[in-house]
Amino acid sequence: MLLTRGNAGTVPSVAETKAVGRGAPGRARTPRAEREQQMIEAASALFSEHGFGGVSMDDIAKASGITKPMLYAYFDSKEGLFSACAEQAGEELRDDLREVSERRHLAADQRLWEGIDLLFKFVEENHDSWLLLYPDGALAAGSIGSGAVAARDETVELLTHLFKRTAQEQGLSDQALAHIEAIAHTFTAATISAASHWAKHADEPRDVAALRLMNLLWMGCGALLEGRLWLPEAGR
Amino acid sequence: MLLTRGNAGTVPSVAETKAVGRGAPGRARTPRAEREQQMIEAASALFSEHGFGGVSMDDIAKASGITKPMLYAYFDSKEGLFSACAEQAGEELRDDLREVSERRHLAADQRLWEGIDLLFKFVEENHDSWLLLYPDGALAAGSIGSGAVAARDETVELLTHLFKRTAQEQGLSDQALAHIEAIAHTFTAATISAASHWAKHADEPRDVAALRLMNLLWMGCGALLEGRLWLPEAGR
Amino acid sequence: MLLTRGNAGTVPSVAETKAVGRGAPGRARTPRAEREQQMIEAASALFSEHGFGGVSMDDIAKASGITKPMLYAYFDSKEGLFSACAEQAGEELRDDLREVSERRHLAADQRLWEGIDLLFKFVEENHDSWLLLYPDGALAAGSIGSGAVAARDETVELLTHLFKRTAQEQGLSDQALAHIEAIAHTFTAATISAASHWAKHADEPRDVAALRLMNLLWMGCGALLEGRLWLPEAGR
Amino acid sequence: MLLTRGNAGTVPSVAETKAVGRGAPGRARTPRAEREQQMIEAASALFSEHGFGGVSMDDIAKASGITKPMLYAYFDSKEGLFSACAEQAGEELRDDLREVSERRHLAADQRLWEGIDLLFKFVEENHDSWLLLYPDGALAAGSIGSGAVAARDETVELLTHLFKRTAQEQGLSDQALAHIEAIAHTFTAATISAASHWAKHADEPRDVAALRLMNLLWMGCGALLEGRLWLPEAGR
DNA sequence: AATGAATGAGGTTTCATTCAT
DNA sequence: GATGAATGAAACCTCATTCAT
Repeated sequence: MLLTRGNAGTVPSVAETKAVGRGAPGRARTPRAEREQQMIEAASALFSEHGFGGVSMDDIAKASGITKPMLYAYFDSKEGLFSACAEQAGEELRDDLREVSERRHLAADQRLWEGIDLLFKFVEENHDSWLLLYPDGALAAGSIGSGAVAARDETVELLTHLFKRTAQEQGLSDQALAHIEAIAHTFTAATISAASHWAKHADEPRDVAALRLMNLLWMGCGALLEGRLWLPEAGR
Repeated sequence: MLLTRGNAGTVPSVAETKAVGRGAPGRARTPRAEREQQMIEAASALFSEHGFGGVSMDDIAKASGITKPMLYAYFDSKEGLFSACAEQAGEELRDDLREVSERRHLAADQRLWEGIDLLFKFVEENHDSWLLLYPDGALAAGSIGSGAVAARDETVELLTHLFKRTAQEQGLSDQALAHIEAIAHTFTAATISAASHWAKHADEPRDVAALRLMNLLWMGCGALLEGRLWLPEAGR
Repeated sequence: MLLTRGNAGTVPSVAETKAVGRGAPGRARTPRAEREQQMIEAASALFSEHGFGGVSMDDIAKASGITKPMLYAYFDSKEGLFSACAEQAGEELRDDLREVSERRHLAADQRLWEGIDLLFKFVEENHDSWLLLYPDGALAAGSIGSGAVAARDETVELLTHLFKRTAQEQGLSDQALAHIEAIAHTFTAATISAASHWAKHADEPRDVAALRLMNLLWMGCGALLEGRLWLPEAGR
Repeated sequence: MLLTRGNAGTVPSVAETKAVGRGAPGRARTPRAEREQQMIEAASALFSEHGFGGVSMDDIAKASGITKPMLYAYFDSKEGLFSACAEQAGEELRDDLREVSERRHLAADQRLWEGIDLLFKFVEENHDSWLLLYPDGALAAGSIGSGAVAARDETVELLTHLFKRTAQEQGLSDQALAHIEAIAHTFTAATISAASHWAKHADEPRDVAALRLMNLLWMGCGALLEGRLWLPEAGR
């Protein structure tokens, strides 16, 4: 779907002898880990740019220089391959988020800020990986097969967890505590959306965007923390 | 093919019974508007449940009891059909949002609340339509062709507009005003996500979810309004 | 296929009320001949530009402002309609050719010249009609259904006839006479091709192209006439 | 679709017998070149008989006993496949024509004759290939996609070239030289038409038809060569 | 006489997946 | 372990043609 068209059958030529021929007639016999990495890299690049549905296994095979049967041998299915890509894409981010969540000595606001800062930095430095996980800032994209959402969801969960910890340690009112789960979810959505938006229309320094988000979230929390509450007027 | 061309009705040949007696003896000759509605309804139901990519024109034809050529005659393409569905799905919501945005006599907080309340009500009463527009809470799902995003985007724009108006009339600090656009975008994402989340895990009354969101947003605004600002500590 | 796409079903509008509404509620009731002409004109224009296969009955209906069932009522089939167009396209040309063929008082060369001149003039003045009959200078275009070739073939026959008459009256040698049919056919092909070629790359005055063709044909004849004959050398 | 996606080979389900035992127990795993040839042969036969538009990829798949995806894997598109057929169809003829064009030691008339002879022989021996290239003696058939005309046009060009060479070396008058291009084109049309006509109504030996054409062309040239010129009478 | 609505059949193309070697 | 060859299934879309009004 991507690059096809144009190499018809008119000129069979020598055809397709990639970077093989190493003296011995037998094929490369590359160790598993290495092959796997080749595939994931090629696939990730394509998935990032064109989305899950916009890439065919043929495209990936061509781009990675590895044949389709190999792709299936290693990853079972297109979804499996995407899963592996997603897994790898956010690995570092997830590790870092996990770690931040557990830094007990940090003040709640500092921890929240570190998490947000972390995420924006990740988006900046790993734009491709980010796009792979959240194309168009979507929290979830229906088009992806059930098995493949794991990695994405884990990031969501970690963020949510971070927000929850922050809120809890902050000593929210009982009223507010009851809502933690939902609040965390909403904050997560806001965060992902803000990060994606910044990445797409990067017209301001990263810090500014990150700090603005921090303020929105923190102030929202802060108010609730202090027990202030907005309520609709009676008439309504 | 191979010589077939042109002998359509002349030689009835074999097999002439098939889609003839189907329960009702003949559903033909329905006026355009009505058929259109039938198609949109069938298509919307399917799109809501399976997403754009998960439904084929054949599926829709089968479900609506109308043949594919009719679908194309009325909507030109799958995207066109989806557009029409999306158009119709949020029509009422968009009208209402537009109207709320313009209610000049309302206090800012009241207006914001009305908008949020409106949206949650819509999600409750038109779950299918909502899913059609925001499958899984996605802000945008890359898989949809360019022409079809109009209706969805219009809702986003209207929400954003509502937030912007609210913020502006509130007299935000200059600092904050500069960020309005981005803040509105983030709020929109939070709102859509919160609404979708509530719809999916409806374990609490609608008002509670809506009010919680209102508070998060309003408090965030409020703090900024008063010029309070969170800043990271020096060291970092 | 031609103009479609873009008038989807979103805005049903008042729709398609062409130039009807004449006070009385009943439709136009245009006399048969007139309607027929409307159809043929619209169809011819399209066929000329896009070829038989490049035009759909829908296109024609849209362009002529007459509904498809009418097209079928008048012409039975797409082929029938094309036939009618072809018939009309070359009517004048055929009449003229017929007349030239019968001008007994003319010298053979003059008659030939008049025929050729006639044809080039026709091509110049009725480019569309010519293209309808001989797209790309083809003697016959396989894509056209069997029933539709009549009009085109008639032109070929008339031209062939003209050449035959010319040859016969010229008093060709017996040897040559035996070949008349084939010669005429070849001349016809040369003529049609030359005319089309000139029409497409009109980089010289019409007379020049016509005269060149005349010379090629006449000189070829002339030599045979005088009994001169080229024969391969023995060895071959 | 609708959930179908993804269960390809896991559940063999019903119907698993079909294209299995077909005479030969398994035609699979044929090397590329051979398969390619199979396809081209089957396709050529069909294209020859029914024309480009009269054959569907399904027809070809069925006739060649190879599935459609293979056709596309090897030739990219229907046009690509036709191109390959056309390419192969006239390969030998084109080579021969090229060679004849360059035989410097030959007298002009001998060269012309060899070319014509060659072509008629080709038409006789490869009737199918000829029909593929020139269905109904057409110089060009609009119905063929742009990319596919190459092979056909090359033959035309080679013939034209042959005529041009012949004319130039013959020392035509300046007047005539100016017309070479157009003359060559007309001669080409005459030649193709004559060959096709002979092939269709083969009621005379090949040599006779070829020789007649040779004479027509050569005599036409000859006259011009000697400066003789036909001009319409004054009165016009 | 005229039309809007309707359709069966087929077209090209693409994809995820798996044999047979 | 690795591959070229192969495929069933389905996708979107279009067309010539006709029925019911």
